[in-house]
Amino acid sequence: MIADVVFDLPTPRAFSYAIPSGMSLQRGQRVRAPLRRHSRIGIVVALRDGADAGLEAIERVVDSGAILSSAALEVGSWAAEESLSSWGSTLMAFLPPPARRRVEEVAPAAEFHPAGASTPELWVGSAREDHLIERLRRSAGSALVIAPDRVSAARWAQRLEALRLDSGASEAARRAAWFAAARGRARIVTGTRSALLAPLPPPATLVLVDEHDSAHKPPGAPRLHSRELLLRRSLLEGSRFLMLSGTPSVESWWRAQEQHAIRVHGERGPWPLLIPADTRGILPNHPLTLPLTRAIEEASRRDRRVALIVTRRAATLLCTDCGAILRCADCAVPLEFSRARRALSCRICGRGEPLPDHCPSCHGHRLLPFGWDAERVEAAVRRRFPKLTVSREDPRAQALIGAASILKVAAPGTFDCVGIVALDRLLSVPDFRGGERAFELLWAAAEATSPRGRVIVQTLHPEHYAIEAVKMQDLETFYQREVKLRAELGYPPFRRLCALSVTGPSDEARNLAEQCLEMLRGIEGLTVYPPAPIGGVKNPRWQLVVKGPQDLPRIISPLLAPLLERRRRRGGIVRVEMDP
DNA sequence: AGCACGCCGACT
DNA sequence: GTCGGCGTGCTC
Repeated sequence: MIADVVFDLPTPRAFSYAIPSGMSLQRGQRVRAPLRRHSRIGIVVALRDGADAGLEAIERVVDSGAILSSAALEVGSWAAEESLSSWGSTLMAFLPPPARRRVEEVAPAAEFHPAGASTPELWVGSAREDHLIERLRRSAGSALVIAPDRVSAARWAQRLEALRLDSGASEAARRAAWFAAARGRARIVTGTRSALLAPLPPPATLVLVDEHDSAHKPPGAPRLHSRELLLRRSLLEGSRFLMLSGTPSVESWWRAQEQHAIRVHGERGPWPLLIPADTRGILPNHPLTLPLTRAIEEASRRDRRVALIVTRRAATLLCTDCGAILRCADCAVPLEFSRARRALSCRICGRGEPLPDHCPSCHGHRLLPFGWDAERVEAAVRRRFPKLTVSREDPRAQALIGAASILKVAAPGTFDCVGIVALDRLLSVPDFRGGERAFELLWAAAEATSPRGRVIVQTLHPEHYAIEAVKMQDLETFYQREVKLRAELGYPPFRRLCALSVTGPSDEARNLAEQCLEMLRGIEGLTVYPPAPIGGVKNPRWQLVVKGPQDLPRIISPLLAPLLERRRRRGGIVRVEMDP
């Protein structure tokens, strides 16, 4: 007998080994095997008859049985193709850490009943989470709940009395949860991305909570959205797939709508007043428009809490003589200005500079801070409301100032007033998800606001459809507009995007990027945008964006294979990111 | 990914 | 002559 094994290597190949007599192996089992005279952990992907003359032998097993089912192996293979990565690396990224000494006792991973596959459902509405808990409590089947981050996974584990598979739990606990799930001894397990292939006895329910959360597709391998992977898994193993979100991604909404699979849980409840406030002529001088100032006054008079959401990371310095923004000499991005630290620093290369006393381009002396970051908003609010307790850290402060993440940890209805200091930062970013992100932020703001309170949105586009839809508490309106726009402009879900980036010494990297362009140009169905330099001096890259049909990875993979394989050729390495 | 092999420039 | 840089190719 011969065992084919894949490793965490950037090669598409599997390696064949002889199986020592007396050792019995399963597909999906972890083993140690010699590779280049070193012992490495790999996964058995095939067992076959054949002469094993001249082959090295498997050293030992890591777990006593299969840790991945055939469906999970197949999902891994698909995910590898989809993200132009290797089978082995993809699988290894989704496994619990191996036990250091003893062989872990494992019951064989359950196999599947593809007949049970049903249409994936998208659950929206304020009662979606309660409904999920109720559903899982009543059902007898197994369930896997995937949350965007560890904090959220821990919360779900508690709510569902489930075992945790994420890295917030100890390694031993993660392994125990994995194997308990495989044996059917833990009916419900929760985790983050690393738990996506956890074995479950059928009939299983796969759940993705906060479907819209960008943490479901973090940077780095495996470059694939958890949603896509779970969908594939549910089809292959015949399990039910549920996605939950208050504000789903446009892609998921569209797909679910096409399949009549949107479920609204909960009535439209009382909703705070949403008031757009036009910032024209105000924002350069002050972060608070009149409506927002009034709302803060009103809330503080009633001793209620206020949150101010800032969308800008940092302010910069502006020369009021020539209108130029001070930029990093190497990276060309605006320098970040901090009054507290009395310094400028570059976000890309980290280089710090003392405050200059004149403009480098026109030598003017009138340099002013520009852009409302949390530091400047805090100072302005203190100045305007000296009696208010104002803070960027303390959640109990009367006025809490920070990024959108402060809404995520707040219970519904926490604030009497939420102010969005400058929504347009999201809308004007050259990113087709701008509308979606603005909608998501405003909806979260409304949910964190007491139904008797108000959300003040400061913007130059008070009539924007995202604002209108949140005001009316109407998901449908927003998604209809957004889907239409995406279709017209050829963005997801109607076409797929791919970003290629080439790192290396700039001339040669540029050449390589041009080669990629040549390789893809003129291919039926592809739109290729020419390479552009990004990343400044610290991390310089040439990036090109490709638009294409749904099978884009399978179109470009063979074309780019030579460039991707000879990765260390002088001139840099090519990296591919699907669905950036 | 790591690691060995091999082909060219600088050197005791 | 050799030492060692890195570009190239292979790993059962």
